[in-house]
Parts: sequence; C-alpha cells; structure tokens
Amino acid sequence: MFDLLRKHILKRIDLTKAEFQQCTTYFIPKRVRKHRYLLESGDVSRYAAFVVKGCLRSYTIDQAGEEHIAQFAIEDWWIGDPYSYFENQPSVYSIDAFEDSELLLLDRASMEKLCLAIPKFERFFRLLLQANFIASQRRIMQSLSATAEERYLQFLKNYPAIFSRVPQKQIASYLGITPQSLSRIRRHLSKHA
Amino acid sequence: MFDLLRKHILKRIDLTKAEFQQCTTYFIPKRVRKHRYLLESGDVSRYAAFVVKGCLRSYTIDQAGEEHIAQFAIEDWWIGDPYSYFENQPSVYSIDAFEDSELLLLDRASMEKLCLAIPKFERFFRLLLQANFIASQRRIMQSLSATAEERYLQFLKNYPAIFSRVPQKQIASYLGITPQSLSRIRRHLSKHA
DNA sequence: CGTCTATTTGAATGTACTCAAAAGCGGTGG
DNA sequence: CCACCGCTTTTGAGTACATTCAAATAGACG
Repeated sequence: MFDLLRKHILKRIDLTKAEFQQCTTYFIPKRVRKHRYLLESGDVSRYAAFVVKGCLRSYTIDQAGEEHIAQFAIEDWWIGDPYSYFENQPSVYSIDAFEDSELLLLDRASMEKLCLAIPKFERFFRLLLQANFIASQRRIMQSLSATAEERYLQFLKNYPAIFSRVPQKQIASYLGITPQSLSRIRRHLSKHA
Repeated sequence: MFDLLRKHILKRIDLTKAEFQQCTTYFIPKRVRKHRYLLESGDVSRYAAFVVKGCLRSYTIDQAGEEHIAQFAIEDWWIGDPYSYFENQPSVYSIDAFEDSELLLLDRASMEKLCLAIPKFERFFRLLLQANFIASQRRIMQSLSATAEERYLQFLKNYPAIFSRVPQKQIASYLGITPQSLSRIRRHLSKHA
C-alpha cells in the first residue's frame, strides 16, 4: 500500500526508513469505488489524496450546467481542491472515481503535524506545490496559444496513461471543447495520418 | 523602499523588527525603465522580483510569432518564471516594464539562505506559491468555461488597477483574444450598458 | 437481450479570426 | 507649439473553426 508513496516521496527528498515509517502514520487509507465521490461540491475538501491505484477527476459545473474538468489523477498523483483544503472554504469542485481506486488521505492538521515532526516535509510539499504551479502555468499558456487539435495532441503525448483510461468526452471537457468537436478532430487526424 | 515588502510579508507571517531587518539584506534593489527588460527569453530567470513600484509583464512568443501574456505585475506582486527560477533552466518567457519600475530581487541562493536563517520564510514562500497556484487554477477554469466577454468583465473586476495601466492589446493577449476582438467586445458592452 | 450512455455524423449557426484600412493618441523634434 | 511619425484602437468584410441541435450508430453494463 505504501510502496508507491515511498518512491513518490524519495523522488523529492531523502528519508530514513524510520522517518518513512513515522510518516505513514499520518495517512488514512481509503477506497473509492467507481462512480463514487471523494468530494462533493459545497463541502470542504478536508483531504489531499495520494492515488495508489485507480483513476479520478475533479470538476465543476458552471452556471450553464456544463462540466469542466480541472484535473485527472492516476497512480502517483495527488488530487484535491487546494483552495478549499488550505483556506477551509467550501469547494466548487467535485471529485469522483472512474475506476475502483485506492487512496492515501492526508488531512490539513496531519499535514501540519507531519511538517513539524519531520521538517523535510515542509520542503517536500513546497516542491510538490511548485511542480503543480508550473504545470498549471503551462496549461494556461497552451490554452492561449494552441488550437484545439494541438492541445489534444499535446494531451496524448503528455498523458498517454490517462488518455486510455477515461472516456473521450471527459478529455474533451478537460481540453475545453465539446465531445462532438473532439470526435471531428480525431476523424481529421486519422485521415491525415 | 522596504516598507511595502514589510507589509507584504506581515500579511502572511509574523516577524520581529530584527528579523525583518535581516531579511532585507537578501534582497537587491533594482530599477527597470519603461520598455526595458528584466528577463530575456533564453536566459535563466535568476531572480524572483517583488514590485515596489511600477508595472511589468511576462510573456512568450509562440511558433506563429504571437505574443501571449503569462502575467502582469504591479505594486505588491511578484514576477518571474518559476520554472526557470526553481529548475535553473532557460526561460521561454521575457519580462519587461510598462512603466519605470522599482524592484526587490531575490536570487535562488538567497532565498535558500533566507529560509535557513529565518525558517518562518519557508512557510511564507509556501503560502505565496499556494496563492499563485490557486489563482492559476482559477484562470484555467475561467478560460474553459467563460466566453471572451465574460473573461474580460472578470478581468476588469479582479484587476481594475492593472486595466487602467496597460494598453488594451496587452489585455487582449492576456485573455487569449485578438485586439480587434477586444475592441468589438468593448463596443458591444458600451451599447448594452 | 435491452437499456443507457458515449461516440459519430450532418446541417445550420455563431463567435472569434484574418486581412485591410481608417481614425485616434502620444511622444519627438523642428 | 505644432507637425509628423509610429503605434494603438476601431471598424469593415469575408472566413474558419467550434458550437448547437438533431439523429444515427456503437459500446458498456446489468
């Protein structure tokens, strides 16, 4: 259960066996079945979730009733609503599972305690936040400069593992286009391949 | 010169007078004249810049030769390229000034030293990163769900101070539309006001 | 097998784009 | 101070890409 988490953390900071043992005590294992929710909009996102197994998404529904996907997450990723989590405010996002999933949850207080107990984790979380911030900057610039087709190809290239595990309409939503448009883009690409 | 920085930091963490005095030693004051560059694409972004006075932007130029604005910054904001800064890689962004500006620069090594000298700063920078990450998430979701007109109105509401200080075509670029489209949106809004 | 949802396709519409040109504005030098 | 120059903003006309609405086909799941 904790193997993947260990590898994940060791990519960013060094930890002794004892330190890792200690760190695991702050996490709460949790299973989320396919189509079930980890977070429902309106609730506070109490946990940051590390994905050990499975596939999930976070999304909002806008005034027009349209779904917009903020994030996908598979093994070795985190998912949550940072705003709600850090500011203790109700979330506008919902998070549900595309597959039966196994998570390790870390609540806000436990994160604080973990950082106090093993200060290296302060650095770990800063690095994590940094990587996410950089990735979101990239997504912004791409949405400004690339056509829908280019964004789709980039997505395929960057997240092949996600592409093969989520319905096409979800990818369309992530890219900010309709499922119909994505279907046409795919047809166009297959013709000119 | 350092007054604004003090207020800025005290919004997030507590500091004694002595601690603040010490912290200022890590910053390098710098002036950037109107139309001059703080960072040129291809160079490594060696500094995070806190804006004491003035107005700047960071932007890239895509394969088609189009400019895309990543960020504006005025007083009390930071500007830089986090990826280049933290990963020590050449930046794809350039940063220049719309007005004569006064900055306080903090290089990567100084940031580390500051965090070691006054550990509370580790927390300060994490909070800063957090706020920026949350803001960029919001920008992504807005670009997915809102029309150009709605995004323009949101920009006006969220950043009135920036709106009045940068040319309209720069705002168009930030919003991901052409200057012509923004002009038409404005005409449309003024008719239906 | 039947139902429900996802995907594809078609036709018409709309929003934002490109190209082109006019009008407005700000700064500079005579 | 005014005339000129360059750049920004506006406007017009035609186009392209993505959307909506509608319907057919294909897949997944019980």
